[in-house]
This record gives sequence, C-alpha cells and structure tokens, in this order.
Amino acid sequence: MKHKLECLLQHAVEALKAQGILDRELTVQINLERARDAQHGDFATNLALLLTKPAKLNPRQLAEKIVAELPLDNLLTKVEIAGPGFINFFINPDSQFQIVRQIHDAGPDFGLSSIGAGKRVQVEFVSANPTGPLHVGHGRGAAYGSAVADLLEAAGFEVEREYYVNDAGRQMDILATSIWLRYLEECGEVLPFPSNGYRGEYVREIAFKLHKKAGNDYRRPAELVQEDIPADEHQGGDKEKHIDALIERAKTLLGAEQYRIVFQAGLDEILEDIKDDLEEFGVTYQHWFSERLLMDDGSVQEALQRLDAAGFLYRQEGATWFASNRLGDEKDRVVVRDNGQTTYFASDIAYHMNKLDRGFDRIVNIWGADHHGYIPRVKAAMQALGADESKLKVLLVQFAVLYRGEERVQMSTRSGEFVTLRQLRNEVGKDACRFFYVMRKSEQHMDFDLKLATSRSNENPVYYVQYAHARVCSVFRQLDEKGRKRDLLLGMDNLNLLTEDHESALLLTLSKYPEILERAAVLYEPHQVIHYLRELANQFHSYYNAHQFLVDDDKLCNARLNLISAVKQVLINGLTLLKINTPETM
RNA sequence: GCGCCCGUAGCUCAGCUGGAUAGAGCGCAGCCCUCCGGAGGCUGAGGCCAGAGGUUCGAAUCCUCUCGGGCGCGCCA
Repeated sequence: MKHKLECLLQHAVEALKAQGILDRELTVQINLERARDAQHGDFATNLALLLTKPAKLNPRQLAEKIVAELPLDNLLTKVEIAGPGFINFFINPDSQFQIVRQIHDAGPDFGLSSIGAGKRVQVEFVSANPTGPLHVGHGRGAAYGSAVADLLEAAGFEVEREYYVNDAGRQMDILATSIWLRYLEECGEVLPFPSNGYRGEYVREIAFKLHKKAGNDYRRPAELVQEDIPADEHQGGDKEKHIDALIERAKTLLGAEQYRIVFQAGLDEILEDIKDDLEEFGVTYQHWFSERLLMDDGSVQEALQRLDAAGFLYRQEGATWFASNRLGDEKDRVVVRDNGQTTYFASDIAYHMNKLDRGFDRIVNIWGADHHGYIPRVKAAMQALGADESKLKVLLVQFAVLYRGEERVQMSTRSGEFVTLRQLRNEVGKDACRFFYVMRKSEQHMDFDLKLATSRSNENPVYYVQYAHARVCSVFRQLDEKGRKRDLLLGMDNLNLLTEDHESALLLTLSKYPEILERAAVLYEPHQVIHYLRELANQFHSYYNAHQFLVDDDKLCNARLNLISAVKQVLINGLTLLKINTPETM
C-alpha cells in the first residue's frame, strides 16, 4: 500500500519535471508517512513543502500541481491538501478489510519482506571472553544482537551470526593458571590464591572435574610452585608481576603439553557453558570464530604485512605501531609489543580482514558501550587494508543496571559474586528477560527491575502481550464449548461488517506490521517491534471489553473471529521473531 | 583535559531520519463482570521536551555553547 503510493508520487514528480516546473537533475526523496490523526487521512506527504524552494512556488500551489498529476486510483477515496501544504491520502475503507485475508493467507510469513535482497550480512555479538560465565551485561547484547539478526533475516538479508572467541592472550593464561592452582588444592596442596586470579566458584568446579578425571597427573609440590615467585599485592608486591610469574611457573612445571591440556579443559568447559546458556536464551550462532586460529594460521602476520606494504607500520621504542592517526584515530596504536608478541588489536585487524575476505556485503558488530573508543582504530585498519569501511556498522549497547524494586543489585566481577545471565533467566524466565532487554532502545541506559519482570500482575508488560494471545485462544475454546463451528469463508465474505471504531483501529494497526518490521530492521531497532506489539495487544483488550465476539449473527460472528484470528497471527509472528513464547493458556 | 552515549509526566521510557493538538506503562484519584479469562477495560489529574542561542514555512528531533548523569581515553583483553 505504502509502496504503491510512493510510486504514484514519484510519477507525479517526473511529470512536473517534464513540465519544467522542476529541474530534471533534481533527485527527490519521497517521504510518505502514516498520518497521526485520522482527520488527516491514512497517509500524508510533505513533498510540496520540501520542493517549495527548487520549484519557486508556494507550498499549497505546488501541492495542487502534484495532486493534479496523480492518477485517480480506486485505492483512494480522497486526496486533499491541508495545513501549510501537506498532501493527505484517504484509503478506500473496503481495501482495509483485505488485511485480514492477507494475514490469513500469509500466516507465519506475514510481515516478512525482501528489501534485504539476499545481501549477506554478518552479525557478530556477545563475544565475551571465555574466562567465566556470561553475566547480565552480556545478556542485553545477546538479546539485542539476536533480535537484530532475526529482524534482518525477516527483511530478506542472508544473515550469519558469529561469536568471536578470545581464546588467546593473557586473560586465558590467568584462567588456566587459576584452574591449575585450584586443582592443586583439590590434590591436597596448600598454597595461597593470587589476588588477580579468577576466584569464581566455576573455577573450582572445573578444577574438581579435572582432578576427578586425571587424578594427580598434574600435581606438583606447592614449594616448587611458590619458589621465588614475587610477592602478591596484599604482601606489598605487584599483583600483575605475581600472576605473570605464576603463569610462567605453571608452564615450566607442567610442560607445554600438560599446560595445554589444563588450558583447553578450562576453555572447553566455559565455552560449553556459554553455548548452553545462550541456546536456552534463544540465541544460536552459525560460527564460533577462534582468535587462536588467526594466530596459528598466519592471518595476523599476513594482516600486518599488508598494513606494512601499504606503508602504515613503523617501529618506535622497540614496538611496531600502526599509523591509525592518519586515518582519523586519535593516536597511533601498537600492534607488536617490544617483547615480540602481537597485541589483541593486531588479532582484531586480522579478524576484520578475514570478515572482509569472506565477502559480506555488510558487517555488523555489536559491542558494549565501553568499547566505543575502539571504533575509529578498527575503521582505520579497514581503510588501511584498502577496504570500504562503510561496510562496517558498529552498534553500541549501553549498560543495564539491575534493580530489585528500589534496591540496586550490586555486581562485582572480582569477588565472583556477579549476577550471571543464567541466574537472571532462572529468576525472571526467558520471556520476560528477552522482552525487558529488547524493550529499550540499545543506546539508552536502562534500568532492569527484577521485581517488575517477575511480577505476574498487570504491571508486567510481557504478560500483557501474551495474555492478548491467550485470550484469543480462549475465545475459540469457548466457541467449541458452545458447540459452534467456525466458518472461515463466511467470515471472509463479511469482513465489511467490521465497522466499529475498535475494529477499524485494529485493521489499521494490523496493516502496519510489515512497515514496522522493515523499519525496525533497517534501523536496527527491535524495540519498535515490542512497542508495536504492546499497542496491538492494547487495542485488542479494548475491543474485547467493548464488544462480544460470539454473537448470534453468524456472519458478524465469523467476521469478528477472522479479525481476532489475524490479531493472534500477528502476535505470534512478532513474539516468535523475538523468541518469546505464545502460551495458549496462562 | 579530550572523545562517545544520554537528559521528555512523580518513576521507567516511546516519539516513525524536521511536520499538524508531545504519547504509553507504572504510580495516583474514580469507575466497569447476569456478559467470550478482571494477568482486562474506561475516565481524570500530571509537561517551559535540562537551559540559552541559532538554522527555516515549521525544532523534543539538526548546529553551537552551558549545566547535569553514564562510559571510555594501556606495549590489557
């Protein structure tokens, strides 16, 4: 409907160009909107206002000329010029009824579009370090990222979801060493735990399993482990030097082979936990991409060579620097440290080179807001590699602050007492969890109220939407109990009986769903779908209270049943897209 | 100090790439089941869109500054 009107307007513009009112070279962006007020019809455009200057006419005169060029179509009952020069379109009400038929015919596919035209988009999200379970902060990225990916897919893009696993680097060594130290405790060795180690309970559990499986194979005497290790922080030393020394000690005492096994045990265990966690949250990936792989297969070296060949690398103070400042970054960045090790950023350059080489039309990265300073350097690297940096879209997700009623829930990663995503899901359930996370615009700081999310009352927006669905189901159960049969065709033939205000409003809202999905996908704004579903549910509940569906008149009854059936279908489509359940009873 | 995000009803937030009279939920004050599920509906009070300039037919929306809140500015990952 919307596209059709846009076409008509485009033709009118061409006609004005032919008449010499508008310059032929002028490109015109048609801006057609849903009218906010029913008095302004169904759609409105500000076209005449925008073209006032190039046409050198006042807006109302210009609007008249545009309207004169619009072919009369039986879709429209009226086109009028209003206010300063808006053109308002009134859609033939009969055509509005057809939305019920369209929804019925399309079923689960209603709302899907092909604007993506099969273009390949990669969406990378969460990508939390596998050094511990996901916490609530990752939850928002997971819910938002998967919703964006699912929306893009619904809009006709070919989507690949990816998780970048940081399985290389110092943090992983700290984890491996932490596990080993806990393992030694399991074996009966007595030794202090480093202040900088991972203290979470999960580390003990992994150590426990390792001990159960391997017995004392990796046991070494505590004296040897401790010998000549520099003091920890609480002993007046440097915690970083302390932990680094312990890592080295673990590597020497265990040897490369055994160290690798302990390391791998931790990585596997945690990654498995993250995968399960996300899967239970309705989040799945096509690829789990290993950082270590990039280092092992020479990709990092290759990326650096390419930067060097392009003249973007130089050496200073023993390190190798990438001249990102020349490409808009606030300063240059180290890619190879003076000790010869490549930095995390070097891996990331190689990773983005790899993404580009895979030929995606668009690359979407979803990051926590704390990484925003990272964007310029990654874009700089893409440019230096000769790539089109506009292919990369970085979406930032702001932090969520947890509340339980008035009280703020404290999170502390160090102590290992942080609230995990799993705990959150167990407390509020998957549906409320996803709904709440996606309900807010991603760049908006949000307060996540656990008390509200768990309340089974009218305060809770999740139940409100689900209840609308359950109510429709209930009406059909009631129909059954009364021994009546639904007559689909009779209802379709009598849609024109749906003339109540509540019914017109619902028909209009239903017809907006495809536009909402498109818009939400293009703008990466899944919260728009939530808002739409709340509005739809609200209108349904109003309708339910105002009118009886199971009336004696078979024609009217079946027309209404078809209408609420369409409501049900759209609720299902929207909620399913967001991976939220649609229970038939609650 | 520099950079990014945010500031809209008492609270939590929408506001359709600049449009017509700024919206919703919660909370508050009332009301509505002889009726398909009251986890619902209806009515009402509540706003200088942080503040000041600017851009134009028109600004909550764009630009500049100020004030407030969050987050970044490592040879960490």
